[in-house]
Amino acid sequence: MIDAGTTAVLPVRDYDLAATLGCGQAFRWAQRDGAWEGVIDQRWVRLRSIERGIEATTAHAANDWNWLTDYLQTDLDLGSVLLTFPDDEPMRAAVAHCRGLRLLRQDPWECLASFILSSTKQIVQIQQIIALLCERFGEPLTTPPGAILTRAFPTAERLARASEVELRACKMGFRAPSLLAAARRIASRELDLDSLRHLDVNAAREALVSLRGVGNKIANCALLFAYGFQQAFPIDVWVMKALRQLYFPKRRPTPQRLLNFTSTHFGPNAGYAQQYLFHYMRTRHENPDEQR
DNA sequence: TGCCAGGGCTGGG
DNA sequence: CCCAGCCATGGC
Repeated sequence: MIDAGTTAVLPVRDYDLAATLGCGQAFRWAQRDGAWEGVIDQRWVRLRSIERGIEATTAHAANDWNWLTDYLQTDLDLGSVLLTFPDDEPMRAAVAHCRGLRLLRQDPWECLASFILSSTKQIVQIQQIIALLCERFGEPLTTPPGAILTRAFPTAERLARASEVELRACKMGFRAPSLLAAARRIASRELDLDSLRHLDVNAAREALVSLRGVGNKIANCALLFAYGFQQAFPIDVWVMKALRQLYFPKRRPTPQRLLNFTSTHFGPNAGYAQQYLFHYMRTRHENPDEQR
């Protein structure tokens, strides 16, 4: 017996699905025929923006949709978050450029593993590496015919049993030992990612940074995109470019001064503001006619 | 072709 | 504390 699948509408406004799913916080969303296909934990799902909100279709019969509203954060009052952003020219431009961009609430292991693979890689390449990883180590899912994504993100337990050679074959290069070591520490229960939810942001960061190949940037990505610590402020080359060009066009602040600035200037939702700057810097010169 | 990409680690000033 | 070099790989 095959489940018929289910469609529901999540009522929401101020939600830019394309910006949210395509801004480089998650790496497994595929756009096709005006909809977004993805996998959330063990569930295949297709999303489409409609007038009233977001139309969601799953492959299973679904009773509740909490797993999806939690992931998409549709219940968040975005307006009240935007009000906490600094009232300066760069921030106004970034918000105007990508209004409706949301932060997701991802699975900690998938998010952490994904960003371990992200270092000095372009987003397209990160997507390719993760696609290979899922294809080779992910559990098959219930999907409709013709689905692009058919497997779950690999568990830490499964990757812990892989070899470094097998991982390198997924094109991840020098990141392979880091991913393998993280998978082993988490599979062995030496590090419990779920327990970090109950810590404050600094204690949670300290735990993440104890992993080989995880520094402040990658830890902040996991804290922001999986745990919902909205003050966590990842600084990659794009955000650094935003800070230098938009906030410090003349001086060249030391890393320590920069850290001090970002932790005070952007307020309690600094990480949220950071994602607006990131997406703004990456897309502000695109010709609107070339976006599908 | 050469430069760069959602970095982190190590070893030197 | 700060910085350069190194680590794979592929897009542009």
